[in-house]
Amino acid sequence: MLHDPAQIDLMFQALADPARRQMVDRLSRGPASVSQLAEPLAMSLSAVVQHLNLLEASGLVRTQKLGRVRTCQIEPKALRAAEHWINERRLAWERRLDRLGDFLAETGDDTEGN
Amino acid sequence: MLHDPAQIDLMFQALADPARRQMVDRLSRGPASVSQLAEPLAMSLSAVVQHLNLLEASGLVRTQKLGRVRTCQIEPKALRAAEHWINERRLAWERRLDRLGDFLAETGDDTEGN
DNA sequence: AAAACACTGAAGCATTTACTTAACTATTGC
DNA sequence: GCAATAGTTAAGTAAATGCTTCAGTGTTTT
Repeated sequence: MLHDPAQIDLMFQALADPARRQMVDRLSRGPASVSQLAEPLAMSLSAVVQHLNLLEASGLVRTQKLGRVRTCQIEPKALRAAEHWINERRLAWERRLDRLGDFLAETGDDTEGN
Repeated sequence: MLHDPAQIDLMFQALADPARRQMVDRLSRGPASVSQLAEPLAMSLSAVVQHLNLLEASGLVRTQKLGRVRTCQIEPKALRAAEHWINERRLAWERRLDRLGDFLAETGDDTEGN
């Protein structure tokens, strides 16, 4: 479910906005209500709710409503999925460089086959 | 330079688009020319160049032109910076959970402050 | 019961984004 | 030199995004 391309797309899209990253940052220090999330942001509560809905749709944030207050938390599994996507590509690149280095060392060749 | 918020913003914005992620994915398997990057994508060369320029501005991709062909490579440092941003937030959250768990175990309390 | 609080949803609007096409500039091969 | 190749740039456009305001809905507090 978390490695599904559509979900990955929603996550990166969610992380693309500075206000949403600021919300994630705030939530990384502990749960918060919608108003608490909104407080440091220079925009209406309504705008914050819209951002929050995207964050929730992406899976990065989970919320639950008790009475009139919606409490938000980070979903670490989702963060890990985004991290993983990047990590895989970086490692693929670095492994390739390593193999290339080994090859050049073994053959004493100094050309690259690209 | 890489942890500068403006650069982080450009990176996440760059990663938000599926076509650009596909290009990064392709480049993780090795360097490629603009046309090679364009080949699997259902859009004009021109559109690909525009995506590529964003990727380069974000620092995720480095390019160099030799003759008439522009060769593109991944910049692993930049990928690492994006990875790092996510990782820091996730770890902050998980450390907080750990501390909370320790506290509850020590006091024998079974309520959680959420 | 009335007022304050914590959101929520819809409509509208300005900007940004992701393209397209078309005209153009260098290289390279014949 | 001429044509093909590889990429670049500009202008235009349709759709998506990030807001705003305003009019709600439930939930506490007094």
